[in-house]
Amino acid sequence: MNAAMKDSPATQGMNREELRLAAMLKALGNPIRFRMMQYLAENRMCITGDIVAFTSLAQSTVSQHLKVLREAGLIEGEVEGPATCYCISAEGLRFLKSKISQWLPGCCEPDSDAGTSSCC
Amino acid sequence: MNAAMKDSPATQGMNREELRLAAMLKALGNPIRFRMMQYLAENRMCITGDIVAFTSLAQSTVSQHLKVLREAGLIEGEVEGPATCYCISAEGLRFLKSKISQWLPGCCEPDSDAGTSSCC
DNA sequence: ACGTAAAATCGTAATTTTACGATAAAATAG
DNA sequence: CTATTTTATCGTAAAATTACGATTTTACGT
Repeated sequence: MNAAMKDSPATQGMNREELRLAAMLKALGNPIRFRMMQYLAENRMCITGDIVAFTSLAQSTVSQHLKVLREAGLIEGEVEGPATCYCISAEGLRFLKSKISQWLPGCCEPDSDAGTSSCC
Repeated sequence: MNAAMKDSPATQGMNREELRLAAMLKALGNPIRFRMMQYLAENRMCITGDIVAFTSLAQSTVSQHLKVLREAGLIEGEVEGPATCYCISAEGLRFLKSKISQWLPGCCEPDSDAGTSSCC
């Protein structure tokens, strides 16, 4: 599936916001990208090279992962001389947290019998 | 990556809860599984066959997707006669929402200049 | 025990993702 | 202008995911 999460049998009937949320979840579903986000959050901002050193992956691979995160709206990059400076997208992260907190309302109530909740 | 999200270069340095969160995000990163969750939430509970009809995928494919969601702790299945009845895991969803809301604290503040936030 | 219904698992093909090296592009320094 | 530094993009191989049909398992009627 492309980062744009274009229309397909799987995405039929999803509105724009749901599609964006799904794209974010897909981007974060990769543990390397998940950790990149954490690293970026801890360091506030950094350039590609910092993340390459952190992950010990090839530079081209890191660049691809950064692209996925960027296209999902989770990070923002800004050319800073020859380098590119990345940081968490506050708007994106707010969107993610907001949508997740509202997602599937009324499904989080603890079951009467704690532990193994019987659904039937 | 397996549903168990076993240790690998990518998951080094992640604790158990982070691994569980990452596994959930990975499971939800697939738009079909994302929609299955929504369908399940709307219908409160249903059997595999209902979801097969909803998705118009092969029964074996749906069964695989359900397994991924189950192993991520997002749904629960219970044998009910010859069928299996599935429902959202309240505990799992609570875990997801809780962890996401706490994730990367301090990264959601709106930037001084709304819109294009400059990170450098 | 036999047949039916529903779901899980198996084996495998098609697609997608991930990763890498090589190359190209952009900015700066000399 | 040339060399250097940093990153992005391209082409491609390896790995993982997704999907399907066929088979097996499980539970229930008769």
